[in-house]
Amino acid sequence: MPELPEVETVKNGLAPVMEGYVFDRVQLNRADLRFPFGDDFISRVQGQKLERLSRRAKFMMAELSSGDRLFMHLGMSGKFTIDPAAFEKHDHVIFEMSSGNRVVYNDTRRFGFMELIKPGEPSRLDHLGPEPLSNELSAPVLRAALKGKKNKIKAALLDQRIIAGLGNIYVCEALYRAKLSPTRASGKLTVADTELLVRHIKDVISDAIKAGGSSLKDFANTDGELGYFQHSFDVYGRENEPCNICETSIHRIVQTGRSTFYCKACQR
DNA sequence: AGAGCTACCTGAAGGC
DNA sequence: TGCCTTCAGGTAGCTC
Repeated sequence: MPELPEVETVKNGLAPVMEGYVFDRVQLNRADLRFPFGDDFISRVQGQKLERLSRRAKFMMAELSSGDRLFMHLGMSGKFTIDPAAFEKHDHVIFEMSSGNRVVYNDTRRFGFMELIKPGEPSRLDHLGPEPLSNELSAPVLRAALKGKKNKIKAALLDQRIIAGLGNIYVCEALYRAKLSPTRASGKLTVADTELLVRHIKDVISDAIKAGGSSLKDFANTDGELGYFQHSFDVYGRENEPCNICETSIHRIVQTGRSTFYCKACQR
């Protein structure tokens, strides 16, 4: 279920027990998540030092001392726990770090994956669009990326090549804040629309990261579980509840197979 | 080429 | 109680 803010929070929670430490032992409880781990996964990770842990879009990236990069994606249901008290169903990967901590990856639906990439090798990150919080995302950049597109703005914002890291929740929330209907043609946004949208995308993402950090308190709850925290959403999951601005009932429609929540009165 | 559909997988919730 | 359907915050790969 994680989008960019959740992945950022997980990365910040894992860094203190992983960054600068060696993978003393790697345990795989099955041969694959979404993709097979590969026969050499354990031998390429075990004994390596994790030099740096970072995030790009919804991916976490661990740079190993060998030069390999370990990409980790949480899919829909992936979560990490540090030093869990007991073994849980769907605990698929266990990293024993030289920090003395056990880092456990649990993923019910197994849409997540881990993948090792050699230096210079192509990866799934190669075609990602700009990070929402970076200066690379600006109104002119978004406008250029949307130029000539025939789809709806909701679908365009979920396209990781346009902006990297937005998911269903934060696209709904950003469109609400920008007062733009999710059914608008993406290629026809005005300059003013695009400026508003970019500003609210950045705001909603940075608000969520702040909320994650503060509500998780040192980025881990009492069970050491990372990746879930409570948000208050204006529209997401609020079908038939009143709009916080005008009290009109929040509407739910399905676009490209996913739920979209919006206020028909406020969003035009 | 681009847009949209389906697949992948498990579990929770709701209707009957 | 159980059975069935629908839904879930992800991306990849197929079809048209």
